[in-house]
Amino acid sequence: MTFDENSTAQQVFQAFMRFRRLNWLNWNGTGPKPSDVRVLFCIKNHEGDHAMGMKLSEISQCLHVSPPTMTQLIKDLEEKGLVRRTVDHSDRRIIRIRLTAHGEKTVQQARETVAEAFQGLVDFLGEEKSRLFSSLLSEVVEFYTEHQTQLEREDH
Amino acid sequence: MTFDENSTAQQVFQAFMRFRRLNWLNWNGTGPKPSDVRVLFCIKNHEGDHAMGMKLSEISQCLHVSPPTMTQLIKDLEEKGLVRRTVDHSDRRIIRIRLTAHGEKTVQQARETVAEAFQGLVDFLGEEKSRLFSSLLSEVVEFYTEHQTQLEREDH
DNA sequence: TCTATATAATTAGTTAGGCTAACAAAATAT
DNA sequence: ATATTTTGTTAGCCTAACTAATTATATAGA
Repeated sequence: MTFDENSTAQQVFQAFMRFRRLNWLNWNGTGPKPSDVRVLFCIKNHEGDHAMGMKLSEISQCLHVSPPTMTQLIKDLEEKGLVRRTVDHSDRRIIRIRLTAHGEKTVQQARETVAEAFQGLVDFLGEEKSRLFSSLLSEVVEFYTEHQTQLEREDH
Repeated sequence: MTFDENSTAQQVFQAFMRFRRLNWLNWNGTGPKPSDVRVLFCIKNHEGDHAMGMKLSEISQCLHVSPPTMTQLIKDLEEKGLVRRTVDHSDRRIIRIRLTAHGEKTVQQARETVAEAFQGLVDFLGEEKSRLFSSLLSEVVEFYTEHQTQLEREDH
């Protein structure tokens, strides 16, 4: 079988295996968790077009997680004082999420940390390879997005 | 800040964000879990140089997880009849792990599934790009391996 | 030979990061 | 007015790890 013979597919697979355990958000085990950071980034990045704050469901879609997952994440961030929840004026079902001042500061710090780390990677790889890598990775994502296996959970 | 200005670092970061949720082992929610598959592959790949079976700790090192984690994984696989545990003759502390016939068959099937999926990816990207991608990904892993942040857990 | 130290694996408890099913409240459609 | 849809929540569950402490065994040192 070609998978055994140091084929390209096998090489890519091995590269994936090595990649999967990387702590690429540079989390040190304290402070905002990686998932916190992703939520905060998402909110921050959409402040321009969501003056009233993003809907909870919009954030869940943005990060490709389910609404209940996002409910829990936002609850935790609210308890930490990083976000504020408000009910939308025109539709009381909708919960809008905004950063607090503390959240703004946390995002800023996280951004600097992440920017620094990724700049380090770009410096290591070089500009050209980094762009190439990013582009290839996007193609990989494209492939899997089109071929993603649907989870079949066992009946309960 | 350059991270905001569609810089290369930001592009790589965004590519990572999109990549992280991919189900690249093509798990459909039933059958051996992704972690099971990785353990089985590890055992299978080392059968040549570990006639008596790999030590539990060797598998944990191979997959970069802690021994207690591997203890639990092996326990589960043993219960499922996929592996067999034996005490080493020359050192009774050592537990050696081998595939059962059922485990062999499961590995074979998993390999075929994974091989097919990765071949699909290689076909999609093309041979040259796939090799390039694999090589770049290995460089990325190299970077992070050298710059990995150590987790600082809070004192209990 | 005996004691101290090191090693390999295990147990228990915990955390991070998800998911689904069911439900409640609100909005919209009929 | 009732039925249906939408938005978010709650509860329970799963996967995939980690650490601290412990036990059994092997090795080192006196």
